[in-house]
Amino acid sequence: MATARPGPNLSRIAASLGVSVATVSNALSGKGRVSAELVERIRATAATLGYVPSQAGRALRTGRSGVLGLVLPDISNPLFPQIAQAIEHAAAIAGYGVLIADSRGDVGTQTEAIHRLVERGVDGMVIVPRRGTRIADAGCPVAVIDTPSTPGNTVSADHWQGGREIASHLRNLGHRKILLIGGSSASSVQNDRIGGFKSALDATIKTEVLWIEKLEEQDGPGCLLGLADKVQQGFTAFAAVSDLHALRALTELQRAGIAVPDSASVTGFDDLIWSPVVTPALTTIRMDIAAIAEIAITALVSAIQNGEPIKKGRPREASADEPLHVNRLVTAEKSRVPMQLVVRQSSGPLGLASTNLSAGELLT
Amino acid sequence: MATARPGPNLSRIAASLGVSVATVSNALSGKGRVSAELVERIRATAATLGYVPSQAGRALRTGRSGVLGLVLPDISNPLFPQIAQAIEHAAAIAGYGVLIADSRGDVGTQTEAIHRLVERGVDGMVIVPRRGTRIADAGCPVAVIDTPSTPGNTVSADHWQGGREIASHLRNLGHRKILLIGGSSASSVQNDRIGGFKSALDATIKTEVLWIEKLEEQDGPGCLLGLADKVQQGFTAFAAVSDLHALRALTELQRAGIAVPDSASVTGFDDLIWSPVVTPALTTIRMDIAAIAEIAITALVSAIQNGEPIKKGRPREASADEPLHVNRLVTAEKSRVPMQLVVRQSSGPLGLASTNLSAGELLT
DNA sequence: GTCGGGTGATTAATCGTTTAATCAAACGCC
DNA sequence: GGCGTTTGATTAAACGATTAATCACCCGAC
Repeated sequence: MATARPGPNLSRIAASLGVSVATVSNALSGKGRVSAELVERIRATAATLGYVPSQAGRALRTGRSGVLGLVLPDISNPLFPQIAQAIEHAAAIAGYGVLIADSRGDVGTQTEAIHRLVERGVDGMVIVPRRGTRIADAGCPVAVIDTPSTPGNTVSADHWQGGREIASHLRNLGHRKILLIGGSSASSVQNDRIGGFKSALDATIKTEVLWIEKLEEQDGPGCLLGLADKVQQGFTAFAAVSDLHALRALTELQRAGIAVPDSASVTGFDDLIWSPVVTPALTTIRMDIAAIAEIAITALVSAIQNGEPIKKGRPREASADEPLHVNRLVTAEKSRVPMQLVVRQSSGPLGLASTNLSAGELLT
Repeated sequence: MATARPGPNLSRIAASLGVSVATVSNALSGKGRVSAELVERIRATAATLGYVPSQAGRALRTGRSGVLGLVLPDISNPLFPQIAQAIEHAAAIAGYGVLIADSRGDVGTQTEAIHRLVERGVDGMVIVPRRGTRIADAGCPVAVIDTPSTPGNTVSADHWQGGREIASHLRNLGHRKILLIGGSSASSVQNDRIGGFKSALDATIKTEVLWIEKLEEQDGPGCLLGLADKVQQGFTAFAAVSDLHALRALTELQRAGIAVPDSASVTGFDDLIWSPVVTPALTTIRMDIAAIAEIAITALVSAIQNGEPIKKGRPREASADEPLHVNRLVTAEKSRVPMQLVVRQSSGPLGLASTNLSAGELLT
């Protein structure tokens, strides 16, 4: 239902005060010219009647629904809650509602989801794209949150810098042989993180990348990563591009009897919910999702308000010179938000144990 | 914007075919009387013109927005992605969109969030309540997902039965002294799980409940749970009411050098994303969220379609005999969906190691 | 030949809001 | 006092879809 049922509407207020609906509308929106005294009276009766403006009526007239769409690549991504929460909050402050759409990991479904949102009349949408997908024409302003290196990206965390931060951290702790653990080599976010990581290190430090997805193709999902072997080979630090992988590494190492951080350091990315409570608590990198969401929403809203020609009704022929489906990729002034290192217990200096490892390395 | 911009609307189609808008509307909705041949022609031109019905126009006329609200207690809950995904999917199939609202853990915010949804004109809403909150009058059909023991619950997993399942599992493995690990004693879900757990055991099995929230009030967030001591006291199994707590227990035990599952078993609840990939993989209980979502949405949609008197415009006086804010708590035929035990590696038979533990117990 | 019934389409009203255009009255100014 | 301007409010026309009521027409029946 559009509002409360026989819902107090503008005309009810108008009738009860003996004025016209237009005056009531003007008074409540503060737009036209209404005497201060009348504005006050209208406000009061609106309040006592429990007036709630009908979004449907407003949307129909203004051509704006006041709703934004949020398209997510894979809702089961553990980072999603934070993103959704931040977007919802930022949107609510800006006076917008948030309609969710799940791509379910599939690119086709993503296009379909976008279409559903358009059908529902969203004013704009925030898309967290699936692995370098091209965004289908949406016909409305679109803010993309991915990585700064993605063309069309509106705003995102500076994954590259995040990678540098964690690399410096491990370098300063004395680690010289580091295993990077990634999920899928197709993820631009993960590649950015790894790229940044490597860029912060000089030739004296050896790195290797382990792609879990590739490994699981052989050994099946949930297989061991073989980290104990890696320790034998002299790796003293394991830097995962996600806390999920870090957790996997941490438990695997612990199970193998390798003490963390005494014998090996483990770091993650994203500061997911479990990171502070596992033992040892995970050293990780946090993105300022609230800031990202706010920037994205602000850019989106401003694009909606400025850009849109308000859709003047042109009932006759659509003039052929204007494109039917404009896809406005919104840009923001600040497109990369720095990530913040969170040092906890899972990373530590290359200590006494490292001698063992050197020995192990010799054995190999 | 409501649809694509100068958006093809009913009148455009009507004009291009030389018929009336009403006929077009009838043809597309299949309601009035239109000749089969004309229906076909209208369908065709609607397709070629790329017609997308304006939800705003429809909502205004019918009083139905085609949107459901999803109210969550705390969006950062790791279970949220699954719920949101399932609800969104079920709603999409039923032809509804999903508007999210986050309570941010606060009860006041929850009422406020509900109000925002009502303002946006949702046809109904799904609420996952915060710790036994009373649902504020929403003025529209409401489906509640909590626990079967909560009054007003529409549908949910059978947490009690889930507790029984995991208890039997541990009993059959030979465990006789089990520590239950909960987060907050105020959570009805957790209490149901614990209640069910205990109900499946006889007096020969000793249990104790550890509430993390209470512990953290003393020792600060992220503190150790003191599980090594518990092992010393003879506990051989740790059953957490959430995988998050199970993970915390698992890593703490591993860090303390206690092998899982050889020296102690650990089980969780909910089958969260990391459960299959940690080492050892977590034994847990999974709820059939897809089924729950479908039942909730079905019940909600049927309440919307049957119950609502369609809001006949009554522009004059609201008849005093009908309540202004009816809060329809929707009920479903099947209100409790069974949970399913997922046995992995973190739980095992009480083996050789238990003798150590008996010894440890003697020491205490 | 006219009347009744069915068919296929149109007319027109309506949902609630916004907003350009209009209008009446009051006011200032020469 | 007449004229232009400002102020404060009203009128009326949209927005796009739905739907009850109406209408024209054809066909068979009495």
